[in-house]
Amino acid sequence: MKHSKNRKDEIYAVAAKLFRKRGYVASTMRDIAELVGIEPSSLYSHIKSKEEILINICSNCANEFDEGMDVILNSNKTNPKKVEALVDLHLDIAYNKPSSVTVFNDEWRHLPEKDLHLFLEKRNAYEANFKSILRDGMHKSEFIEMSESTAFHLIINSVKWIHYYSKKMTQDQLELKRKEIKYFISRGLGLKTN
Amino acid sequence: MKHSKNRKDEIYAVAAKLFRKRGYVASTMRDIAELVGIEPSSLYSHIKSKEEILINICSNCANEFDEGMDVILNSNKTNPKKVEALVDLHLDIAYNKPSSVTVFNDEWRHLPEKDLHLFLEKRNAYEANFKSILRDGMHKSEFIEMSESTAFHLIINSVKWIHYYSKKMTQDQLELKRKEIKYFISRGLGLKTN
DNA sequence: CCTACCGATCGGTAGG
DNA sequence: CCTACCGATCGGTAGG
Repeated sequence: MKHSKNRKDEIYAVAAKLFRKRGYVASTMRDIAELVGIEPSSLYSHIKSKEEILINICSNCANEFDEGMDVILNSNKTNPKKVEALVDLHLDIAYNKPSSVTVFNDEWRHLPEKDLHLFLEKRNAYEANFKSILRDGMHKSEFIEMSESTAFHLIINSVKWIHYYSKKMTQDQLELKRKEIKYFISRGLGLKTN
Repeated sequence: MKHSKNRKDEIYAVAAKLFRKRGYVASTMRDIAELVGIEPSSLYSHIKSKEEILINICSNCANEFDEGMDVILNSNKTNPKKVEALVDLHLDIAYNKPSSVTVFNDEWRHLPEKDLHLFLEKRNAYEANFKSILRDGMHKSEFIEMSESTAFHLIINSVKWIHYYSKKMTQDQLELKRKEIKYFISRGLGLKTN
């Protein structure tokens, strides 16, 4: 059991790396097996299917974002501070789990229909929460007035490239990027402070 | 011959749309054939291979960016105006050819080795040109001082989501987004004007 | 542009 | 965890 659990984790980790590098569809069970060091059919002693791997990577990642969002929503931070915390959330996950995040960002469309549906629902809810912070901040003149949707995409995409580079980045280099990204977003949103 | 040319264009257009929707690897020649309305094997009267389609989409798109970059580099605009022109370039291509741009952005890694090598070289050259404008602008204090690399990624990713939505967007809606994106970037780069 | 077809490779199963 | 194997599907070719 313990051994099997380790194997399972290993399979997931190897698969996430491979999916990140080649994409989900182009990654084969034979590739994964070879990287793990077992025969392809042996994978099925630990996992149910290739799709199951994708489903788990995506839903684990979604949960991490959701939990972060919950903490931030329930905090008594100002809206600018909430946005800053969201940037931190994205950067930390991207730095600590670059493979999972890349799969989450780029491979979700290959989820089977039911999971895809759930995924998109969760993603829409996350986006709605993010926008509610932006909207509230604009109403209170904490941010410059602009389209919530545009602001959302601008902020999220200011952060959405780190995971491609985080494997080549030290913690110190990340912190430098973090500051620059935050300043850029703060100025972009029209904050005088910081 | 004329008929054949139209068919070829049609195949490329259909393939680009499908690659955008499903990804290159998950799109089959049978899918493309069905959308065109011919038998799968008939595709090969007009094209050489599936890879050839990807190669052409990517290189056409790369050329469009390169030509835009050349015009901007050889203009006598100020650096902020050059950045603004680059933003326009990206937005216009994203709006007018959303399928090609998506394939160019997300599917290039499936290029065969030689073409992949060429692609990455071109992409690096483009990035170097982009950064040279940023560097020059920082030296002249037209922009706030920051890492060229970070600035590059922040600007490019402020624009790199439009192509996912441009099919649902009218020209007027694009122009609104364009303004907001430009303001955001201008403020992010520390420009007082605009 | 079609009919007919092929070798390669895929995800996955049976049985131990 | 392995050996042996399978049906489905892939990109592509031969020949007309």
